[in-house]
Amino acid sequence: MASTNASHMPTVEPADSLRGAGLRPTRQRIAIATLLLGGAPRHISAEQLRDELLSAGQPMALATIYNCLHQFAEAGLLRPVHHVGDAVLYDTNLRDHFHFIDVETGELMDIDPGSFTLPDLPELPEGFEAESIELSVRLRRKR
Amino acid sequence: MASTNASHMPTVEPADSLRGAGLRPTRQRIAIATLLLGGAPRHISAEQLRDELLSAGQPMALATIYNCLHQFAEAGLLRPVHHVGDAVLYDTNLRDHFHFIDVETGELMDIDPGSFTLPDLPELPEGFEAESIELSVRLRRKR
DNA sequence: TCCTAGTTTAGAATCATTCTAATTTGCTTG
DNA sequence: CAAGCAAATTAGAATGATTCTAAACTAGGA
Repeated sequence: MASTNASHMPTVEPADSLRGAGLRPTRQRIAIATLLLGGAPRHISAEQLRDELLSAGQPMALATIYNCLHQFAEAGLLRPVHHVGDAVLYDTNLRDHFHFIDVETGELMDIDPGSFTLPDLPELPEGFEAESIELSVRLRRKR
Repeated sequence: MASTNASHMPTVEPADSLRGAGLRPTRQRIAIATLLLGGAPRHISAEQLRDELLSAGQPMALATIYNCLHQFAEAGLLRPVHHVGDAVLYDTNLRDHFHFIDVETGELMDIDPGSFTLPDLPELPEGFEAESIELSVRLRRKR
């Protein structure tokens, strides 16, 4: 028998995503993977994640949360978004897409990838390779 | 006679740029305008600016520097760039253009605007207007 | 010259993030 | 299953950029 998992949940086991990414499936990483991976696309900060983990009965040191977010990002399970005010947000949507930012609230909204395609990039500086491209349209509420 | 300014410096007086932007030309704002406005394009952080002001014999409280940078940005004399690691950088280049970022050093390089044109943006969310668009290509040194 | 609003200031406070050093845990081996 | 070790986790301190506070100045008009 495979697991205690019943028939209603066809997604990959979090522990398997982790192993597949080369991360040891610890209790903490499994809790984070369960909250973030394979669900609806969302943007989350370390602090928000801590709150959710607490609500989920999995309180965890902030340092651990930062560690895990970095590892998940490094492993390609999450995508860091740097454009926002103070905190880095982590995007569970891994497909190419860009963001609107409400500069007043810091809230992020996905730009529908169908509505916008980036042209070819110019040549990169000698000796560098592109790690990622971030494009954000900073929005202000009309008065 | 206009001023003590000799013939070799046709640029606008910093005090005039400031007045034109609706900012009272204080000693501090003039010192910053003198360093940043009308020179070669560059990217500078608050801390770097403080160092330069110190070297220029115009030491100044960091709070003042932050205040002025915000006011200059608000007035359109500088352009804040948010994509970088920790600190906000201020760009003296006001024309539309985007950046390469060396993720290891945080260094910013302009993307030649001639080599890259952004397509039309998708429709903005209801009730918002675009304040600015930031696009950055995050670069990593090849190994 | 006087007055007042607008500025500047030092230093404290804040906030996100990283670091430290010690403890705990997952996994492998015997 | 017990032992051992590297990898993870932890609490709390440390850092660094930025903002706040409340008091002291200053530009520019009356």
